[in-house]
Amino acid sequence: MAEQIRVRFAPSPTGKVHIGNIRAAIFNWLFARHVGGAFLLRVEDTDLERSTPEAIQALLDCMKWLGLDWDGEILYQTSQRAHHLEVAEELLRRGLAYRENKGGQGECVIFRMPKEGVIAYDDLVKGRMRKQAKDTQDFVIVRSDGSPVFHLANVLDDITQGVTHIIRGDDHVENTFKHIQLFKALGAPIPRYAHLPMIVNNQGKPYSKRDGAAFVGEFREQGFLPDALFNFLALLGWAPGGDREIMTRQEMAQAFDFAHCKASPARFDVKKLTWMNGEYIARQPRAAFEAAFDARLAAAGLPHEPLNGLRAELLDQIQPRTKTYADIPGNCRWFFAEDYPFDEKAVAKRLHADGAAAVLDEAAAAIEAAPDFTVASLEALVRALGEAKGCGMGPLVHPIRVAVSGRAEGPGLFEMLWLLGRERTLRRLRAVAARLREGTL
RNA sequence: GCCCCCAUCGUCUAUCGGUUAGGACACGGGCUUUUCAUGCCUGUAAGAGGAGUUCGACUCUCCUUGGGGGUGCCA
Repeated sequence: MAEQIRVRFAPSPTGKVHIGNIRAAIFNWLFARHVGGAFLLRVEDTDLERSTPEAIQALLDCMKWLGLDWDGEILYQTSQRAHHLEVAEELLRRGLAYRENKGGQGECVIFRMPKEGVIAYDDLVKGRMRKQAKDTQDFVIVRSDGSPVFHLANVLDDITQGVTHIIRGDDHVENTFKHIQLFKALGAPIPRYAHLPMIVNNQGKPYSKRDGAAFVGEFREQGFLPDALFNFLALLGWAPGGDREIMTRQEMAQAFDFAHCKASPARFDVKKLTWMNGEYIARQPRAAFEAAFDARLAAAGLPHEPLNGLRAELLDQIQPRTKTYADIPGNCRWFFAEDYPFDEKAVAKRLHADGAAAVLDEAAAAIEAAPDFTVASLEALVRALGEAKGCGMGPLVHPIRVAVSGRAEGPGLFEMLWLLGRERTLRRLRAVAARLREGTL
């Protein structure tokens, strides 16, 4: 029976999860699910200052939000401390490490690297990697304050967890040569490595908070769907081949392989993410969108209940036009509140045109006199008005839209008026006409 | 400084010696259309530079340039 493949995601909880970091988690997850192996979680909580219960919870929430379900129990690195130190002692006894007092900071434990020969391994994404032993240096494994250093803890925990494949960021490439020596010294099998290219910004520099949203929580707040973020991140450095882009996790897991992973850095393009998010929102089940819709409106303080009995109809109009949830309050304010803002450009183009106030009055009069108030009747009404004026619908539609919503885009005009209802429509048309005459808009 | 890695449209990428170098985002045009969004059609746009290997290189090798990563008590 073939040995089970085991991978792990080993973040240090800091309160926020960087997209570069979670991308590594995603690749680990995809690979594990692809091969039917185990995806383990290890919390490297050795920084007591930052690894608070809240920070750990934030990490777990993030994993859950993205659907990164892990197998087995979480291993907390601090729980292994005694073991780490025991092994350091063993290395000392065997002469593979030595004590040294550097700069009077006290004695630390340093691991010996070979002085000649070459250390090499085959990286699953970067290919054959090699380093001359003379270009390596001994390194600290236990600090002078007695705490184990990352290199030691990381390698030992990987042995403890039986990790067979280490998938992580490119910034760990140099560490790999050190870690391999540690595995050898401990007589443990050397895992396979896959180093993922870094995610960079528009300038090709490492992507950071200065480049906009850099943490998973921020994307969540901005109204990105976990599936969209997952899909987008998976495609940064990996392509399934063919022209497939929008895929389910299952499809991605099925198609995943390291042969199609790129070795060069990938830029983070928010526009493409936004497009993809819009695709996901458009395909979202109504109930899920509705829940997000309500939450966003509530957070914006908009009185979204009751919806004039036309909730489903409004959602029909809004969902396909939503790129991120954050757009919702702004896109819908006209429906819920009378203090909807007027877009300057739209006002200048459509309402400051000659005869705009007259058009609004005529429309209001016609709507008030009409026996019906439906999408079809409104369209017929405006069409008839346009024909009577000999100008077609265009010159009528635009001013009316801007008058009742303050915006140049949104639902179809007749749907918009219908959703608003006759009373609100008339009130707004006349109020705007009056402001135009007063010159206060 | 030294070590390692990387290099196709503006961006994400396909291509695994022979293609009119394909797709997606973004951008431009058109159709549908009352706006926006969608949908459909469509346009602009790429192998950093130089040697070499080969009948033939985006693809293999080397150099240059550019970029990224690392460099004994961060992870």
